[in-house]
Amino acid sequence: MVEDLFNKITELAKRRGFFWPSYEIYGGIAGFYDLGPLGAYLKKNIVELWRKHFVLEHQDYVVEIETPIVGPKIVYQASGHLEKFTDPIVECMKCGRKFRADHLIEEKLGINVEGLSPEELTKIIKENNLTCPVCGGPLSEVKTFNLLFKTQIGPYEGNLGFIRPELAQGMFVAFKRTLEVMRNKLPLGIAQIGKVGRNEISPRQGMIRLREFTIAEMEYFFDPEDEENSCPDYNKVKFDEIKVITCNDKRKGGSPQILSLDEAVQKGIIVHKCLAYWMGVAQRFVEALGIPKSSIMFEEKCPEERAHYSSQTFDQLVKVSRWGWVEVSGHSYRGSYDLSRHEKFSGEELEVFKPFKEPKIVKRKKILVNKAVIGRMFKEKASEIISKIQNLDPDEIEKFISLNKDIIIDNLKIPKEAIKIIEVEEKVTGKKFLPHVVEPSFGIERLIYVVLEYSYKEKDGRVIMSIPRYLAPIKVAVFPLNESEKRLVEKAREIFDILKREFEVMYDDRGSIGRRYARADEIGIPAAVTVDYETLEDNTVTIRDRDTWKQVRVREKDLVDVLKKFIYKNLPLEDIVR
RNA sequence: GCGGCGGUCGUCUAGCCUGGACUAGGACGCCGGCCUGCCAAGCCGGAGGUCCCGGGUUCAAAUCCCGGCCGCCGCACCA
Repeated sequence: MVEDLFNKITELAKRRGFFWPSYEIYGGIAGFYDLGPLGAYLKKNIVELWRKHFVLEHQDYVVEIETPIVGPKIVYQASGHLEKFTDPIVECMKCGRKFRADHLIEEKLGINVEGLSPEELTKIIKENNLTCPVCGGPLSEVKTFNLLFKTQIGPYEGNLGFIRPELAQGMFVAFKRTLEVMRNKLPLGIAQIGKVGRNEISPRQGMIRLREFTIAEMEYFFDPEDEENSCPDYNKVKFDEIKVITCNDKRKGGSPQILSLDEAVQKGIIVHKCLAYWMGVAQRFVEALGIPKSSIMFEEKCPEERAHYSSQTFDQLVKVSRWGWVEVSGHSYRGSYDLSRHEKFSGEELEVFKPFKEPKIVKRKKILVNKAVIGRMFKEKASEIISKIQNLDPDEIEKFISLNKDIIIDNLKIPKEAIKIIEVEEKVTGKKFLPHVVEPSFGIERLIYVVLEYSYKEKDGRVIMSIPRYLAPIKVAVFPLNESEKRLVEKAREIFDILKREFEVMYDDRGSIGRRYARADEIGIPAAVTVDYETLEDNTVTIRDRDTWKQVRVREKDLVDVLKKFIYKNLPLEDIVR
């Protein structure tokens, strides 16, 4: 650590109001941070930029929804979080190390203890006198630890609720209706921005690892068999280059490679082009936050590192001064896992019907049951038996018949003449299937931190936050050149009032003009408008560029227009006034 | 959760080892006044501190001891 940027950012953030630890007056609670006035604006701007890249640019097939933070138990049973997110843990009473109880038993005794309760695991450990594998000390009772925050819905204690650990389940649960509202068209991206909670064991690293944080995420639903239309804008990003390290490379100690997204898809490094597409969009978004491409990389997670729902995951990493590469987004191929689970747990059919361009004629074998024969033979049991026969596999039955074997149902012999296999032609107008899902998911607080870190500059012992202009929490500062000159102050306040309606603006007339520029630079205000004596004569003001310190003089009536071009179009001041 | 280091005005810190003269000092910031014709200028005045919290030792604790909380680092953990 040459210069500790993390400390500098943390100190600045507290002092000027970007962020600080929550519940400070009570000593703070690890893993929770407040956003201050500047942080709240910065977050809003980052979220808005995300929305622009992921939602607005894809408005024809991406929508945004909002779902609750608290969900009932069954949702997290379906999602697998309750089961997979809970670990049975034993602690060594001597050295304090913690172990997975099930792993420990399986390793030492070679028996499978999957699905046993903590009490049963404790019993096994006691009976076999298992001790700490590191120091040999005695082991505690088995406890479970689950990263889900638990709560209670309503006054009934049994009615458990959980705080969502990701946004995804909200979109999956609301998928059916959202699709209906969007007139049943695929592909469909359902985006959401919101808070999630994860009860981390020991959160640290400031804004990087929190117990409660904001995610901007999209579940992108598509037809895995429709290669052509699954990803309509793929061509726009396919030549974008990414730096990527695969799981294999990691295992072999290899290094990242640079290649285009399309090459990565062709070579099978990225399993699906839809996954690749949103990785491309994600990288462009991070670049727009002011992160140079050289500080961005994708890392494939190895199977043991992946979440239970994912068949391939890439993390997008950004290099930060203190911890090296830090994950800012996750890109998972979730397949149809989640929808199939919710189908099972809710009993709702979540399949999508997709009509073929032309109906297909399909030949199909069908079981024909002679109901008269069955009815006469089995009387009141007949209808049950008929439905059971019809649920059998026609090919199987055909085999039985050709082999002259008996068909037995519920211990009853079905006469062969009652069953006939015929081939029918059916008109199929479309297919039903569970869409597949790719998921880009961003942690917004981490983005706030990396934006600040990459904006941090020092010049002549002063701090300048070169936050990209369109992201800056406050866009314009307005100063009278001299606070003791009433006419200047009045004029400056007048201009402040006009600019207020268009931008986030700060008015400041305390101290010398240089000090005010410095204060503005430190919180990343890109433009400073100064009212001077010339203003009083000809209604012109100067605009100073935070980064170059150059000034241009513009007419007051052009001010809003010039500032808009400077801030939102990112043009140099000299070019705008020319 | 274990181990290491740390926690003092808004911020950064001095003091802690060696307990008492500490009414806890400084710098920057902040507020008020003067000054100020473009990059943290100067002068004057002011506000601001549960010395992280609790307990103990002592005549006496910011200072020593114990416990807790919080922060960072390492281990473990982190779908």
